[in-house]
Amino acid sequence: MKTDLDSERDYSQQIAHTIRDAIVSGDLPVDGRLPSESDLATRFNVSRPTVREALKRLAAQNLIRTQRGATGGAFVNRLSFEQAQDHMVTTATLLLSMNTVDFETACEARFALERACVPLACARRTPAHLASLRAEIARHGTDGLSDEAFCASDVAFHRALVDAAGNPVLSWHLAGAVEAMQPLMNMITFTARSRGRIIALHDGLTRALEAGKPRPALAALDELAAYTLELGGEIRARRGARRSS
Amino acid sequence: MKTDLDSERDYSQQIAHTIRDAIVSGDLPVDGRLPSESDLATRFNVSRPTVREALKRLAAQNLIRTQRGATGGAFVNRLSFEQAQDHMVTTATLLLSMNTVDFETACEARFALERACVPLACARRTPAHLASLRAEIARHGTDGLSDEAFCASDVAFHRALVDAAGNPVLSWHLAGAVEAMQPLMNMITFTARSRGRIIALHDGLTRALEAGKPRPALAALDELAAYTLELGGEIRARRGARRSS
DNA sequence: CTTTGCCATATGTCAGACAATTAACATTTG
DNA sequence: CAAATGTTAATTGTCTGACATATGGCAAAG
Repeated sequence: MKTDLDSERDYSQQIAHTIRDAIVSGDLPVDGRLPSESDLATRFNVSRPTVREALKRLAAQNLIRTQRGATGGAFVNRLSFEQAQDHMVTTATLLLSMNTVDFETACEARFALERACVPLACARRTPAHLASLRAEIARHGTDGLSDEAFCASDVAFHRALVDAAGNPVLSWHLAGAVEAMQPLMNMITFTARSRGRIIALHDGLTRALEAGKPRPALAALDELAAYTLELGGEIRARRGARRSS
Repeated sequence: MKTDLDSERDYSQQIAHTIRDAIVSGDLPVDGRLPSESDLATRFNVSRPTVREALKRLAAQNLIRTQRGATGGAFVNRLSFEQAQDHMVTTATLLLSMNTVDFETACEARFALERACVPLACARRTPAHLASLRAEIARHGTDGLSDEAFCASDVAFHRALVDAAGNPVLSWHLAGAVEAMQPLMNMITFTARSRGRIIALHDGLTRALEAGKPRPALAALDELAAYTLELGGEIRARRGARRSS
């Protein structure tokens, strides 16, 4: 591991980068212990606070965990899909909210990705998957649900759909795409009629998955995509009208 | 913004979390300036090093940038797709390498996702997209290329394919999936014959995109997926043999 | 043998200081 | 007057040394 730093630039950043590379390259094994903060400070020829800043940077990326006490220290984390998903969802949400992505673009991406899951889900869905799909349908069919709760349940349905494909890598990648849409969806007001239609489409999709028939499942998903776009178009129209008034 | 901290737990983490929430919720606007480190230290009733650790955590997530000098400080970053992609690629790579994901699973996910791009790419590909696809084909058709260089060019081809769909959200999500495969692909030894076949399939795919015909494009992609799996199967067989010897 | 208390080690936090950078202001000079 | 130059204040980056806190291991007491 390189321990000589380029002056002129942020030490803690360079140190974090060096250690990160060592982790990514497998030089530091999972669950391996890093040298103590004082050791690192000596090696890199900086003070302990500087080392600590570097370690905090790595901790923020879930690359290491720290433990106090006699046998404590900083340990290389086994990055779990779960941890990484949280991070991904935050990032995806921020990207959508800060970059003024059209509803259309985000929606297109999301449904295109979900389409990719359908054939796999048809082949692999287990009774447990079908049960959680049905549970979410029942939940967002409940009377008197707020729009926000309806959205949350909708998102859960879509995540269940993705999970039904039985591929953890796929689930991880799509979690961001699906969850990040929630703030955008929350701007939609769902009438009883539109809720009914969505639920009917979810139901049709679930039946097709149960039957293991990709063709009608894709058709249902496409219809859902078209309808979501339509609803999204309405909110944009309303917003445009409000702005121009 | 809450400024009272739960004792018993890591201050810098709590502070980072508090500020992060303020950013995500839009409470702190993009390009807005955070209070100075001393200010934050006073508000949260902690010392400046502690505040700094919190800020470094946020900086590691690209949520803020810092600037020295009289009008300096910490500013809320407009998260760009580009910055977020780097991060995503690192995370995706680590996930694959640390969680002993089968080559098959990763491969399936990647090609399923790429399939989702094909119809869009057929409709939207520009001459520039086609040119970069062709450029990569030419590059990995070069004689005497190392396996690693061949892989890198292959990855670049696939990224170009994704970009041809003309949806930045999609590109962002798939960058991780595509790039993270590279270390796995690097374990494959490509013979002249297998390279030839891959190039032929890339060529066919590019022609189909140019013609705007999704059907043959998907067929080419599926064939590519099957062939990649086959090559991956070989390396697994070899590895198994070596382990049992 | 078990429990208790001490100790060494490591991270978490603090206080105060100095260095380096930068923009704005004041001053000098042509 | 205008331009170049020096000064100052604010802010981040870094260092030093210290104390607080958590935790495993070890030794002594019961």
